[in-house]
Amino acid sequence: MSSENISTSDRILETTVLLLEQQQGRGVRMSDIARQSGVSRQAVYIHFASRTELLCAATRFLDARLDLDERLKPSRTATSGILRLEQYIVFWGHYIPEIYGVAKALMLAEGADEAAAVAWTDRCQAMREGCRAAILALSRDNQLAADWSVDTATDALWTQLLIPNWESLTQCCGWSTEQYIERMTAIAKTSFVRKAL
Amino acid sequence: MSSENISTSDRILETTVLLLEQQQGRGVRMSDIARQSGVSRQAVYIHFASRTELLCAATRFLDARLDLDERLKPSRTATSGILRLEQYIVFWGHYIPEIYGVAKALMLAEGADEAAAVAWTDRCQAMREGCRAAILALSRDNQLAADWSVDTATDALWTQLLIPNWESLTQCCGWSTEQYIERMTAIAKTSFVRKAL
DNA sequence: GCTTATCTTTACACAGTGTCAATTGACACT
DNA sequence: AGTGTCAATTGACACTGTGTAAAGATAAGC
Repeated sequence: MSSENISTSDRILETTVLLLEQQQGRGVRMSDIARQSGVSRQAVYIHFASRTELLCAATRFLDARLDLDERLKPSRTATSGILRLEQYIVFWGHYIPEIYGVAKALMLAEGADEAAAVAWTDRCQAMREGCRAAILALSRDNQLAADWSVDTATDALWTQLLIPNWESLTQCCGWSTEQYIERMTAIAKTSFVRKAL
Repeated sequence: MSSENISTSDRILETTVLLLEQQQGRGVRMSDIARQSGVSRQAVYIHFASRTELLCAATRFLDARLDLDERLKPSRTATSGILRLEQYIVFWGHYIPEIYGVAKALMLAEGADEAAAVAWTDRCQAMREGCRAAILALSRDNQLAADWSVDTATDALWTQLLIPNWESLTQCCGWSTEQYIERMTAIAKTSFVRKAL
């Protein structure tokens, strides 16, 4: 794992992400990943102790490749609470489609593997921080609607933005990314932003 | 399957529901169900062709036992759109905890089995009808908020009421059933009911 | 007594994950 | 050249859980 052409473990991660994207996170086996990476199935286990660990590594790998931090800047540097909320939903709405395959695989693994469930929960908690920051900014501007506390509003916004909802709206209901962003923003703003008098 | 004490298949369904409730839909095997029902594992396959079919049958069984139709009456007979919406969320908020175990098992099976995915989708579509009826009633009262069509509002309300959201809010965020109902109603009303002038 | 239905026992096939041991090829250090 | 080691290969195998198949026991119905 040094300055080679490209390390085997990275190559495995590349293929993992690729296959997961292609198949929407469903039915990708260790042997598929190995074959597609041009290594033996056992070689995969040399680099990643289990399927779950590979999935987690793929998640981190993808976050890094998509430059998560960079993408969060518009929201983090927003000058008002409302803007911060809007920017966060814009970010997230564009981010989900890119991570969906990997995320879905992790969600599905939740059923079989306890460790996967924990990993997925962790991942979601990270997203929750973004929600909390947005609600907090709203609160600081004295713009948080009267019937919500910072905690409960964070709970609600966070849940609203969870992947199954995006899945339902875009896959089942046929909403486009833009429609998702626009309407989720509308719901969030009518619910959590204080009404003008 | 006649007028015995209690038919074996019903006994199997009873245990299935029981175990699924106890273990929140996780890690319940065919052999567990068989043992707990006092029959051999193979006997289960005599009555239900596959795990997925058993899960589906358990869902129908539970709906019948909980008297789904009776519970829906308050919403169906509501005199206004707003009331219908409120009553539907009250019904649903109390219903989910009772079906959660079985529902979760079906959701988890979605990963492994295509047939389970279809069955679960069907089940959710049934719930969608309730949402659509509420939104339609709102629309007839000329109370649907201006920025939503019947279709998009149905999409949004339906998604909002899907089980993963309930799971997130009650299991992760610690909301009580009453809080869930109250806050979901609040979000739905501020989003979908026309604002008074 | 014969048939039929229900359930039992035992055994096995299959998929997919994960483990283990022996081996090979390449590179590095001395 | 000799040694060590790292990366990967091959082949075999254990385990879990689902689903299948066959042969026999038990009881009820006619």
